[in-house]
Amino acid sequence: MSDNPACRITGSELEVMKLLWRAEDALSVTEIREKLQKAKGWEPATIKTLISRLVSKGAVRQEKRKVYFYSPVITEKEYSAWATEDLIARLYNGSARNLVAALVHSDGITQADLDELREMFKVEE
Amino acid sequence: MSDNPACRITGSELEVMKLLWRAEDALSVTEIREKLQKAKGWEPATIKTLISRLVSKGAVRQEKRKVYFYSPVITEKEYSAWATEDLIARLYNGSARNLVAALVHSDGITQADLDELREMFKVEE
DNA sequence: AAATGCAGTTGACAACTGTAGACTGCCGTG
DNA sequence: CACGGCAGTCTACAGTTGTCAACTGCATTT
Repeated sequence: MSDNPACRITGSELEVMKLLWRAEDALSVTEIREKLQKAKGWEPATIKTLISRLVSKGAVRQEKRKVYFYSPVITEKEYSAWATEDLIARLYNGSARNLVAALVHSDGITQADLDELREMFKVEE
Repeated sequence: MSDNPACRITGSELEVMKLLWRAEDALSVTEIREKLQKAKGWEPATIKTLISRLVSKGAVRQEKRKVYFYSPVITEKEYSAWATEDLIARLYNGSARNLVAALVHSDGITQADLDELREMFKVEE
């Protein structure tokens, strides 16, 4: 999976993916452009480049209607799982437990979060 | 912190950082080279480049003895925390809780891990 | 049918990354 | 003291990433 080019989604490309992931149906360039042009201040050309690169990487499928419509090939869950595993491998010695331990001792997590996590662990037996 | 160039450590550079983080004292190029040449199959020139770039980024300090000795400016903890926050911001909607929830439902985590985590949460009250 | 607009494609370009060679000067050894 | 080795610095070069412009052809409008 790590050698899958679809996993090498970059920062800017990720913004496009998020849009596609959250869309009900496949989107046209126009629809993608409308969202991102405002939100990110990107020129249409930039957005078209990102879409092309995602198609090349196999992260996005294009489907011919009148005009191409784009939809994600990999799911957000898959990508997130891969990126998380990658982080764990690189920085937490391959142990998800180490990551969670670090989180619990960091200030990136609130008391309310901790409470919810505790609940989660009770349920998840 | 995210705008700190010291946080933009790349994959290859990270290997050097790990060595420095695990070292008791500052290391010379020779010492770094000895470890990484075998482990990674890198040429001395490559290793020297990585060290230079890390110094430029302010991630590593060089200290003149007979020869320069190198030691990390940022700790592994700091870097890991930053990289983790970054992941959470990008993929988990800024919520550490979402990340942990994903981990718990993934197969990147074993039952034994879960048990340990549960223990951790009991203690961490 | 001519004009307008925009998707799709190609090219571009600077910054960053992975990887490495070349040169220069110092330091230790013979 | 001459020499060999290697740290430190500079240069290089291909691939990736962030950004975007230009062109081309279809489709919708007038």
